[in-house]
Amino acid sequence: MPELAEVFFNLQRWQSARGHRVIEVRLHPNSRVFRGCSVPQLQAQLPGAVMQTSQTHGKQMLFQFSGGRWLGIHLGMTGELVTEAGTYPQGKHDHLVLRQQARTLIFRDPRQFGRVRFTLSQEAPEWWRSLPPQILDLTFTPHRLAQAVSRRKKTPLKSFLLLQEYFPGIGNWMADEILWRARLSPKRLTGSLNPNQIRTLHREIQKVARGALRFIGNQGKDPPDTWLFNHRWSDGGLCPKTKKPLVRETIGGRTTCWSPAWQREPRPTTEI
DNA sequence: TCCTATGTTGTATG
DNA sequence: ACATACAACATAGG
Repeated sequence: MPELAEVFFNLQRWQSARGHRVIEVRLHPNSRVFRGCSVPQLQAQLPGAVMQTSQTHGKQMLFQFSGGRWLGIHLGMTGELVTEAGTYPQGKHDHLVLRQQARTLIFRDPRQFGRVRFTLSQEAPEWWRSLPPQILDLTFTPHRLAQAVSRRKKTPLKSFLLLQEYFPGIGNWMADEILWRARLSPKRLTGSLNPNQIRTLHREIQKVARGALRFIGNQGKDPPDTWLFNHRWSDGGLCPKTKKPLVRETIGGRTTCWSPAWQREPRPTTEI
């Protein structure tokens, strides 16, 4: 479920907790989601802490609590945040449960690819401060994209867009949506892009991110049928542009949906 | 039973 | 040192 906009949507699900105190922590201490995290410290420090702010950065979430307590959450592949009124019994996949006076906050993740971090410090934790610029940040420019391209010339566009060090928040469906709109084959190597195509790619990255945040992030509903989004999930879908069958195949180790008649291969270089 | 899944990371290889 | 490819992680659902 969670890419840029879904992560933002999940963050909102804990919105009502802000300004309120945690009175009890329940967790599955041996869950994989706590890898690299001190469970005893988390258990000792969160009770009594008031949630003050919450924010997302790409697929990362950070919750600031009183007293310099920071809770980081990554949803992985199947993670979600849930709020239930009053008390709520801890379920099998509810790895972290924070009870407040009027509500219970739940981090649920069946596959445990998600991750919880806890930091005690005045400043935001180092891992958060060193995240790359967001793709909707003013500093994410076509020039920066061109720099990334020059470092990853032999990477297929599909794999390239999934690199979080350059495109925090882009995931499998966003990458397919961006390439479909930019009319670029996911199999192309980044080194085959001309300057104009790099500008197009930059523009579509930002348009998909903005649109996803508007529809999914804020309204919690799917994008319109003019997007690839609603046609990509199973075999038999038709390209909204060409009305021809979409192709689903593994590219760069991930299932990729694309429209071969619409998304161009590089123009063959002239034989010598 | 077998295959798939909106993600990241460690490891091997070039 | 850097770029690239891929198995592994744990679980549910078709």
